[in-house]
Amino acid sequence: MPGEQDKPERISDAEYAVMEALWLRSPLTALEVCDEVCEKRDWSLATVKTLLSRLVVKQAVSTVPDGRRFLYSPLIERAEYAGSESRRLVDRLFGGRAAPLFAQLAEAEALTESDISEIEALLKELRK
Amino acid sequence: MPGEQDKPERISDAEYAVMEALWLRSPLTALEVCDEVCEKRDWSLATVKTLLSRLVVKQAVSTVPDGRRFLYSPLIERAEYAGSESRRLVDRLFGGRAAPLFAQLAEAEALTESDISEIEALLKELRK
DNA sequence: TTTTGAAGTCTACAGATGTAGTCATTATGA
DNA sequence: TCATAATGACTACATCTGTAGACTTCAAAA
Repeated sequence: MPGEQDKPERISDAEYAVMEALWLRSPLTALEVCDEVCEKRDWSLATVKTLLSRLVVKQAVSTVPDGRRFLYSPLIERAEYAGSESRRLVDRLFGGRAAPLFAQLAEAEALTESDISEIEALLKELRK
Repeated sequence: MPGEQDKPERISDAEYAVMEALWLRSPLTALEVCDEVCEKRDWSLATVKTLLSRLVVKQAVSTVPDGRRFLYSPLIERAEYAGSESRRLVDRLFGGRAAPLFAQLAEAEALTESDISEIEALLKELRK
């Protein structure tokens, strides 16, 4: 049937770390992903394998057989993910409005000087 | 011992809906919270009771006895929560930089005309 | 006083998540 | 050819989450 787009399942925190490795470089083998994240997160290779297979089920990662093993690649782009998560946050916490989010960050002093400059430039750009 | 501040436990999606009701108005009884959210989320009163007690355990909500029942109030403020969640997102997805988040929102056309104006005004304010 | 209804507490249970071990298979180097 | 190492599949298990029913208690209405 047409319109075959199961709404993408959410990617968990741990799974996200694996996605990051794949966004950095891909395709990768499970071992290579582990090289990238196991130390940092104090994970075993088994954990990475589990997360990879869950990501495959969630259709967030694709596999290409390479001999008896797989090469894993991201199926969703980082920007796509970042965008949907950002929007989700803005919807949940700020009624879908970006301005209050900005105000919040400003109040929390989470804005650096360069953030401010960049955002100014960005807005100027949007105004054109 | 001093410094008694267990890092706040995370509030789940469902629990957040309950917090919203309490941020809107408090203190409330469990039934009143249910009046506020049960219809919207299609929950039973039992569900609200469970969520409230979990929030009490997580020290996100306080109770004051009122006869044989409790009046519930939020222990953490909405702004506090929104701030920490926003920061969490920025850290996770954008390396702690806020500018890319707004670039992302712009790209996703999640910035309305009035968002832009408001943010511009805030920027002007920050510049002072 | 007796019935009833509102509360909180306990228990339940499926699914998601974090984390990892075991196992069977198979390519590969000795 | 044979042992070995790498690999995916399967299994495990505790905790968190979403949802809610059962039970106990007690105040209030009848």
